Amino acid sequence: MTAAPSSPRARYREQTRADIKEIALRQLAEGGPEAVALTRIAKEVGLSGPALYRYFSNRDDLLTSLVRDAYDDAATAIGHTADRLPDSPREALHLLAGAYLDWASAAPHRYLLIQGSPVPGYAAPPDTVGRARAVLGPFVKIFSAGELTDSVSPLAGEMSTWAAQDEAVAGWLREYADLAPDDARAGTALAGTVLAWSALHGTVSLEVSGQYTGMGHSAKTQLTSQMNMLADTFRLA
Amino acid sequence: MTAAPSSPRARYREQTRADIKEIALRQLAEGGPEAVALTRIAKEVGLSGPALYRYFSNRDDLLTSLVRDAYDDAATAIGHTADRLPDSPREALHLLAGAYLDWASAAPHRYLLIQGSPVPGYAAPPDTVGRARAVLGPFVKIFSAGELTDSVSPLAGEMSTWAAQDEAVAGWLREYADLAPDDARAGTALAGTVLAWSALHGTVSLEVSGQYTGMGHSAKTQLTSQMNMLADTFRLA
DNA sequence: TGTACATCAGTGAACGCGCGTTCACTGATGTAC
DNA sequence: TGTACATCAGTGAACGCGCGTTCACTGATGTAC
Repeated sequence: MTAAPSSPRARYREQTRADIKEIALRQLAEGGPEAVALTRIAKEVGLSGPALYRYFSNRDDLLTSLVRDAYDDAATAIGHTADRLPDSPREALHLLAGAYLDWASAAPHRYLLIQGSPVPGYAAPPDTVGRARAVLGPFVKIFSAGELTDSVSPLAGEMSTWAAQDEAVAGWLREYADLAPDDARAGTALAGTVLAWSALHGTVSLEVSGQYTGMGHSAKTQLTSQMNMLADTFRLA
Repeated sequence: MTAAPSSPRARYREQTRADIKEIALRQLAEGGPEAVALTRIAKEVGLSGPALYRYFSNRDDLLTSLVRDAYDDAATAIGHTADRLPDSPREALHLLAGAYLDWASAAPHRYLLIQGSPVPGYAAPPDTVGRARAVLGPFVKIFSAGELTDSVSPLAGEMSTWAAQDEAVAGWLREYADLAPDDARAGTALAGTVLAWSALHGTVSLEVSGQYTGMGHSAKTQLTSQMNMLADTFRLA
């Protein structure tokens, strides 16, 4: 990830920071964000409590670091899949959705940290919006090849108005799908993306929260159905 | 809700229990489940801490009470809509989905309590599964009038296997849609229901967690699109 | 209707716990000349 | 290469806080005869 620091001291520092985050992630996995406790991290990593303040200025700072890492990690995972997508947008959609589900299933606690209920008392840093968009970017490209049908046209309408007004979104459209904000396909692309996001989140979060336990179906099958429906609606080839 | 108790003492007791729950709900709304604290509740209700143990045997018991109430309340709200549905299954689906969204938006914290990330350290009582099914029951009926199409047939297949094996589900199908578990429509009905549930949860939870803040669309429009897609896929009239 | 007793609501003191965070400090590592 | 100084990692003691929960108790309300 980060470029290897030059001096030994800096390298050691990086290592300790990583150790701390690793234990914090384990606590996150075991008891949710509230269970991330500096006191216990210190004990596990073999330091005394106050020593952690050399590495993170406080608890929120540590949480923020975990949030950023999770977004970046998700974006990287999706990005890897996005780099080698087949020509068929329909197949591409299924592959992307699968990558999303796989990432979330492999690290449920990290998924819930960035996409679950907001952590009380914790305010996510403003740059998370940009990071979230990096995860969804590849979907924009796919749906820009879609066709607008009646079922989703009101949503697409709202979306294209948004694109015309919000510069950050315009940049996003340009970066991932080479679309101008006033392009007719912009609304379609955004509508498809937000629908895909919502479908993914619905399935993944119910699965990851254990709500599907005891039910006779796999999240994978369900996700396939949902992506089929989207591909049908947007007439993806 | 509960039948008015006879004796004055019992009535007073019911009232105090209700007061406690009301304050607990406010704390839930303000800081999530972790913020529900007996000590502070006692202070607000004008009692000393230990007095609460006359009303709830411990903190988990209070939380469980809130969970049950939330399910029942949701089921009642959905039930009211379900009682006067139009003949068209397509319109009925939109109305039900709207009722679901409305309930969740009106009480986001209660929605997250029963459908959000699991509360660490808290185990939901076993009867919540049944209560959750009461909320989704009306959807089963709607989709039992649906047609099975390619996009969702693998999911419906898994679902009908499940119905054949799980007696509780068989009972559920019978109660809400008058279907035998080996009826060909059982898989269709269940597949539609779980897809609707997932779509609802995706939209509602992203909305309720504030993830749509700053985006140029309404959850309502998005939900309409999703229900349109479902109605199309299941060929609802 | 009055009395004796049982039940129940509520209190104050106290418990142990883990938490985030500050502070003054020591000793090791790096840097400049 | 050696010395003087600055920087940095880490420590132990201590802080105040809010929490859930137990305990022995008091006083009010209900019940049986």
